[in-house]
Amino acid sequence: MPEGHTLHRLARDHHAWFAGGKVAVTSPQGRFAGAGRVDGRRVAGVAAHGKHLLYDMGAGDLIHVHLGLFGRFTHHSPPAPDPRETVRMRLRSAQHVVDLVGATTCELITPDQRDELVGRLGPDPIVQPEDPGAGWAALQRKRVGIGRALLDQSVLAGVGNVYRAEVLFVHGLHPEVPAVEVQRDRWDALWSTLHRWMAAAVDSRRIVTVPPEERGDGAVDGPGRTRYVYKQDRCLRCDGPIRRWDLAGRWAYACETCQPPPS
DNA sequence: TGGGCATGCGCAA
DNA sequence: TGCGCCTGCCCAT
Repeated sequence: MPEGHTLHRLARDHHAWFAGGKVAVTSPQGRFAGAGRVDGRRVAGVAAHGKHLLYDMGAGDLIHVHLGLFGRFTHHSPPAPDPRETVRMRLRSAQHVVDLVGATTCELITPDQRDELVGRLGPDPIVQPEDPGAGWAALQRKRVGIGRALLDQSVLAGVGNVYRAEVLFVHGLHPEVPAVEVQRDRWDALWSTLHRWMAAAVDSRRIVTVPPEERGDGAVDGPGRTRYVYKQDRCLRCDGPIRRWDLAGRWAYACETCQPPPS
């Protein structure tokens, strides 16, 4: 379930589990060709940038993982079971074993390639809460709706379909409002919301955008509604219908009463 | 058993 | 703009 908070949580956990120690790196499936090269190395550190995960394996080698839509890690405490045939990469230390399946990318890259990758990405609201300006500058060059711009990782890094739908609802913006028509103060507010939600989700591992007082059951961690529009039928605020439509290949969600479409 | 679906992205036209 | 790819899970048959 990979939006940016998932990757930052993985980076935190994997750094805690593996950094500073030697790690066995294997590819049971065989499709991570670089595994043998870094097998047995000491892990210098693990970091996330947007939806990308980077393991510094020293000696100018980094493992670059991008989960795509289906990728996921599973964690085992030794003794770990034999890996499934689909495990692209297994990392193993004395205390921890993680298996990666389904990732779009799992490869070795150099520090230069890492810098190029990070350079292509916009600012990450989780790690740069005080800097909405860079994202704003990129937004001014986009001739698309704000909904498409939010999924453009060169504008800002880490937002996926759920946060897009939810943050546009909270700020009353229809996804098809042209990006260049979004006022700066609104952008800054949107950025602040994204930071608050995503930083909290790094800890909780859950995307929750509806505060307890609006959730219906009043419980901080109760089973009540956790999203305003994403995969919802009725608007939590006005009870109007939630519209779902294909926006450039991804589902968009909006309450067109609370988020008036552009004229 | 098979189809559809999912919080993503790169590429060919 | 549409398609292909990566995998697991759930539901209908």
